[in-house]
Amino acid sequence: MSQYNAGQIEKKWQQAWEQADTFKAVRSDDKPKYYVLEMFPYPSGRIHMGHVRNYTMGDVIARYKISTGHNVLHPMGWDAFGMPAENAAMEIGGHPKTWTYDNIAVMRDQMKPLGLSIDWSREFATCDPEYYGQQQALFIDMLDAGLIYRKNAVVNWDPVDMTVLANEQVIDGKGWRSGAEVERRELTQWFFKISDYSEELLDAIDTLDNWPSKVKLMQANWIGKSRGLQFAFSVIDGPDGHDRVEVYTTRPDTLMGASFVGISPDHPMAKHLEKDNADIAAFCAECRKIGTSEEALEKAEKLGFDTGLRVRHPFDTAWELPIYIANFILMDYGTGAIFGCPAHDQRDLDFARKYDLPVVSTYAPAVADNHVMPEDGGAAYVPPKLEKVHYVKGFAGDEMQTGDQGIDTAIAFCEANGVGQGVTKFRLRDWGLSRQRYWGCPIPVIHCNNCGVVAEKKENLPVQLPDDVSFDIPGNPLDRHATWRDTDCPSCGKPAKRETDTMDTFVDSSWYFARFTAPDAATPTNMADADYWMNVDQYIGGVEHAILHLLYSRFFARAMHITEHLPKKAIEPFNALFTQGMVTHETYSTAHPDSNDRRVWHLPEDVIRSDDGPKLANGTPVEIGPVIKMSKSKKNVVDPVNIISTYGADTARWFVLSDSPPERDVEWTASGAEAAAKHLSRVWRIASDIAQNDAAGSGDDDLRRAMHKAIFDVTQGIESFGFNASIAKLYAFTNTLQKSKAGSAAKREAAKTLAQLMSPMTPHLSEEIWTMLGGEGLIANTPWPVADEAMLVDDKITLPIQINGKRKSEITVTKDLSKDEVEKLALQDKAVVRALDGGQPKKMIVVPGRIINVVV
RNA sequence: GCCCGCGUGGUGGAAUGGUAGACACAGGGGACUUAAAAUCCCCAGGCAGAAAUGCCGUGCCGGUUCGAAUCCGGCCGCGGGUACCA
Repeated sequence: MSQYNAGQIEKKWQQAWEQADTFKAVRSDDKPKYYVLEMFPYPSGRIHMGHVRNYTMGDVIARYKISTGHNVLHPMGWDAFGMPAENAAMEIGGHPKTWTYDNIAVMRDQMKPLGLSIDWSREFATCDPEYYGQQQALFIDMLDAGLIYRKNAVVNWDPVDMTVLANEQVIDGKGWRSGAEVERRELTQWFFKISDYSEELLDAIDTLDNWPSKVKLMQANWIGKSRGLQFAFSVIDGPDGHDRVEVYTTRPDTLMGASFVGISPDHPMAKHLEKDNADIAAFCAECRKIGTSEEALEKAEKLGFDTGLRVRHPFDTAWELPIYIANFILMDYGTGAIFGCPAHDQRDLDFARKYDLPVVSTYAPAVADNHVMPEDGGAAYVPPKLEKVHYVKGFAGDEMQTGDQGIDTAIAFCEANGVGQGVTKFRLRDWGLSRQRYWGCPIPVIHCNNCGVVAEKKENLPVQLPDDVSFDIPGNPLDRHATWRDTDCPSCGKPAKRETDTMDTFVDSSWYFARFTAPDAATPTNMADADYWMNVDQYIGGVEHAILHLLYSRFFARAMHITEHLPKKAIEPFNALFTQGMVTHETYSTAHPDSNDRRVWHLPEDVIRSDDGPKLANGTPVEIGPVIKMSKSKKNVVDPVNIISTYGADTARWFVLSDSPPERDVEWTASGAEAAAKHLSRVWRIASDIAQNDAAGSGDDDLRRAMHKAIFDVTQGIESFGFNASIAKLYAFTNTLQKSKAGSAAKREAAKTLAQLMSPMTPHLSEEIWTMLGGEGLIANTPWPVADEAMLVDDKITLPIQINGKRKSEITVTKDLSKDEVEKLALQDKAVVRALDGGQPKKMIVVPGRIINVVV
């Protein structure tokens, strides 16, 4: 007898699908459409298990939806611009374009053997001029619509490499390559006005019914709507033009506990002061070395510098507060200035203790307990805003109020007394899209001495990246590419210069889903196609994109609607979102030759396990680090190609879907793939036996019941993204089928159903079995089996009996036995009789069909 | 720091207010075999016990409930995001 040969059958069926155009997405009115999309990959060089997991999940949905009668759109593309291509060019030479397209070719070749139901005719890369040219057209339309503007913003500047660094390239305040201390530098940059849509993006979260609530919560917190008071302190003898400091606070109820005013080192007043004061200049320079990331700013030691200036408290002109320049205050949020109330904010309290500033509580716990007040050395008192507290220095006398009420009272009081006004602010900042890099979509504008900033004419799009660039000198090669940079003004025709900044790669990924609906259109989208295929019915990707990518896409869809590139219904482009867990792996590192703090990372395949610990081939001992998301930079990646070539794609697919629930992280371990392969061979063997035998048997009806139960359970698993649960049920049904003594006809029917139920996960094996058992046509086009409800119900059920909430026994009763009868039977159970010991139960809980609990 | 998750046997996990450990992996025992591989069958949370059975048990502490892995409060640990990694 022959054997299961994955390599042979997988190639055969992939060809069959291709010949039949099985996965080509077609518009037609006779079927409902279904658009399933997985977040497209960055072409890093090789596919990894995270890709296999992500795309297999999408494939299960896509294949299932085809078999339930949908026109399915399931495309694939490449998020192809970005820093790694430039880094590779600098490190190993070559050109980012070559590196990227080579990587794409390799990864496509690695992906195709997975047998994914992708319509490859729609494939594109974001670095294709056909794609980014349309993105430039979108930019021009959005600029015209007033959705884009320019302003100054800070970047990380490496003074040695003379280049702008990404946040991840700043390590402990130093440039990753040069090791130089990073400075903050201001540049004029392009911005999307996403903050104009703060309220709408926040409110619309409520309409995203099929998004995970954790993602919705993260987005809501990120947008960060807050209500507060904005007012000005008057500065005593303030320098020219700085006689007031505008502050914003979300806790105006603590105003009577204010102790200092803090301003950002980037605040105009700080900049004014540092001009004439070397100490202030030195302090601000020190602050600017922290870099631009919120994380670095917040984690840095909180430092302040007393400017010597004082402000008057708005409600007590004799009360003076010092102005500190403080390194933890962000110029981008609120007004870049705050007042600190140490009693009710731990950060302010730490600051006050460090600089010996007063601590005054404005409220205390409602019920006097053992709470140590902050003025007596306790921690800052920060109760939830909905908890009632006792205001001792509030704005409504000696009262018990919640924090929220206290804030309302404070705002009303301040407004009535002419001290500022209540305002609503959002944390969300405008989206800066300028990048001082080569490998991105050129921003299609021209700087003209006559006309100012002018958009390129659409007929001149795409503004193509020049190929003749080199990366031997740090910085953006576009800046020094004279023949590319120098051009004529589209408006007046005089000599002018191109913008040399390129776009943030988040722009590329903010509309690719729309482009897939008409990838060859001469305009960014084609309305008829967008109208038919949008929205994405199921979007699948990593939770690491919960905020930025998804929020930017939501904004971009609105902007594309305003500029008439998407229909109204598509302003929320993703009807359902599923965030898969990440594939994680241990990390392996050895000490860096130059520095004890830095590590050199190693691939799992380069680490040899031995009795005296893990080492490299040359014997260097390896330190095992934490289990984290597989990433190229930490090298903790596993190559799925080996698994596919050894066991076949179906095994790899089956393995990544089994065991771990899809939303949870899965730690990759080498064991398990073999087990999956064994199971698939077993299924093949069982089917092959059934195909060759023809005999009567017994228990046909039991097998049919098990089959219908399996149809029901597996379908439910797929519908609810419980692929691991579906697979567990498939194991169980396979065991039942193998042990069944039923006749050939019933077994054949069961095995064909098994093949169908497995087909979204193991499509090649399923086609093979389907054909082996005489199934007609491709299983990929065969309608999904439907469970017969009548076969699902058992007439007898087993009820557990608890005594005081602990399971002690069980009884089997007919399904519709009355509650009284169940109670009677339960009281005769010997465990219950023993527990009662002749007495009466205190209480009896009978939940029909569920459980019996006897309280004794 | 802040925001969001997660934590269950040796391992991956099941159970989302109602029988904790389904289904697998690794392990142990057995059948088949000259032998091995493959395959098939059985065992398997911990402690005690010959067994029946009893007690303990879902990161830790406390609460709500007839009943909590599940809900609430407080900790601890790990992971993701933190606006120029994608």
